[in-house]
Amino acid sequence: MPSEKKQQRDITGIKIDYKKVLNRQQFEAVMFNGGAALVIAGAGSGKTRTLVYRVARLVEMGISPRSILLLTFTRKASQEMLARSIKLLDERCRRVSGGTFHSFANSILRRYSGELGFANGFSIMDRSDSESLIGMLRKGIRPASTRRSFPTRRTLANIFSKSVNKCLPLEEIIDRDYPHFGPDVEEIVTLFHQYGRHKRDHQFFDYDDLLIKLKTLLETRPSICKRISAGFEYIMVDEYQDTNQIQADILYLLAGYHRNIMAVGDDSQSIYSFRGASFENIMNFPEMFKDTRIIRLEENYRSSRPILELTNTILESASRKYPKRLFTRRKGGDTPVLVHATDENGQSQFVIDKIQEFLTTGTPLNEIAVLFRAGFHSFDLEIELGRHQVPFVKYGGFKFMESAHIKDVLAHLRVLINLQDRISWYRILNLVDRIGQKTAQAIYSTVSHAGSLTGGLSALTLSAAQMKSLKKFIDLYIHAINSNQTVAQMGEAVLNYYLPLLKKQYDDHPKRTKDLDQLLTIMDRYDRLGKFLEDMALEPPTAAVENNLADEAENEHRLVLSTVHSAKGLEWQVVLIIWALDGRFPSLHALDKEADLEEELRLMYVAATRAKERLFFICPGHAYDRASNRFLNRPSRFIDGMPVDYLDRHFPSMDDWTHDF
DNA sequence: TCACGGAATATTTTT
DNA sequence: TATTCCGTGA
Repeated sequence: MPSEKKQQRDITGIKIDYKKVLNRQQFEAVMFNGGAALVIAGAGSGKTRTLVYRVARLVEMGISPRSILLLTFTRKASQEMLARSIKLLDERCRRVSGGTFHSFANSILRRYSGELGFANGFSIMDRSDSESLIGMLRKGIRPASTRRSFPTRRTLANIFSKSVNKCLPLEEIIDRDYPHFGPDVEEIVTLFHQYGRHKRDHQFFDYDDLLIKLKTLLETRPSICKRISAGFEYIMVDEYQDTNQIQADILYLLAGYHRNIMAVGDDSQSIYSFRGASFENIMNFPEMFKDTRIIRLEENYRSSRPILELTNTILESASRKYPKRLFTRRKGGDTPVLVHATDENGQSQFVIDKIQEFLTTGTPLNEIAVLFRAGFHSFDLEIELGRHQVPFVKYGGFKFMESAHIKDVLAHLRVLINLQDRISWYRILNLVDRIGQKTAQAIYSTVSHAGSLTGGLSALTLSAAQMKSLKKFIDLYIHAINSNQTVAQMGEAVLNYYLPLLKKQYDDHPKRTKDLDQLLTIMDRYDRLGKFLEDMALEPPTAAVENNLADEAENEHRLVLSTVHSAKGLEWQVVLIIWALDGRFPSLHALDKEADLEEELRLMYVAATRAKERLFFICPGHAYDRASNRFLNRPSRFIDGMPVDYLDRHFPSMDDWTHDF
């Protein structure tokens, strides 16, 4: 190996003793020098740690931090990794280029926007913006005539996004995943075109556009591609199993110049295929880059031996994967348990009893997590937790950014940046008394035509009552646009206007007001409104609605409730997986298709591998599913029939009669 | 055309 | 739980 010598030379004067703190495979990955490498990192195998050390190592070798690119799937992940490498080495690591694919795409596209023909820049639409726009267009296509169910805007957004991310025509997506909408193909295609046209006309990019445009830029402009590619000497990608085809293409182009690329991931934890992520990516990586070195991290540092044995067994039934079997040096530990509860409420009771038991034996609340397949599976439990005064945070499900009051406030700010922002205008105007759909439409079209609010309004004949209702908003708008205010001041002005409306509309306004105060403190950190809105779309705060953001620090003493998706990468001493019922987990929607079922299996694997010491599956005895008119009464097929050596069974309601559980 | 209330509905969703 | 949908009356 020609690089051996180079390594030797570079290592002199180095302050971290990598060999001592890393295991052999981790060490190999960290020291890997040049070329393509694929690191298959099993659950709990120290993947993040390996990346952190590799960043430090490259910087220590004298590679310019800026030319190291670390792509992750969340901003939090990249911030965390960089923070850790700063701590490990020094401040130089702060300048490492890092971020999500989307934020990376955004910054490149802004840099080259002139050459790309959108000189005025662009606004980013988040998921709910896309859905609103699609919803608007949908009304135009099918005006209330519901002779047959037409896909909802949410479904449409899914279809569109899948088609884009998988680089497949709409027809094929519908045919394969939504055959019941077959008769609607024509309308769906028309809608897709309208959606695309509207985005173009109004200079909006949705998430998928960011990737598409970046890929197009790199593909069609070789000189730009070369310049960008030359700027990144080393590229690392985390969670590679959840990238999609476009992202793989982008990587290929980005790595074109130096060809130093390391992808890290675990095919067994690929759980985002419904979004177009293709776990084939990780299987194909060695074909994309010739002479890929494959490094496997198989020593598990997280889970007790019985938990690891169970999760290994769960995974055995997966059909296509890189062969691996995680091992641990740990000894002892408790066998995971499948608990048969009477019904949903029995399940909640069991969880609460268990939590209280753990609390009395000294396990802190924040070391316990309850995981579930879908956001609403925890509703009953949430009520019971409230009743028993157990504090909790919930991740997954409705997001802070998706709640109506946050979107309302942002809409008021967004029209200041982009007067053509139709979705935001409708939203704002609908809040005004005496103005509904029709009037909002009229106002929007004249305003966007005239290019100014006042100009547009003067061209309209509105009733005196309507004008009176609008007055306050017009004042706000003029005030905001004409004066030199800071971002936070604009936010305050909007709140002054909006809070009375909020109080009128929602009974729970105190909670919502608190959210909005949080939003203000976030705004305070920005000096450009455009940048603030951009970040809110690209890197929104993560916790679910009911938690307010500043509480992050207080979360230490809270139980975690989370969807399995949002629990990825995290770990707890005690994990309780509720609704381990066939038809809930795996979801009924996944039962017909092999590939979907396999993803459910991986999802169960991800859930179970979060546990360090104790693992419980809880299965309510029966549940009726209205949508399919089916009774569910068997434990999840992924664990049902598991030998008792691996999985204990308990029937708490019966145990109550006999002995203490 | 707008406002309101009650009913129905919900997979998962790092961007 | 939160939002959206739909029908009704003003």
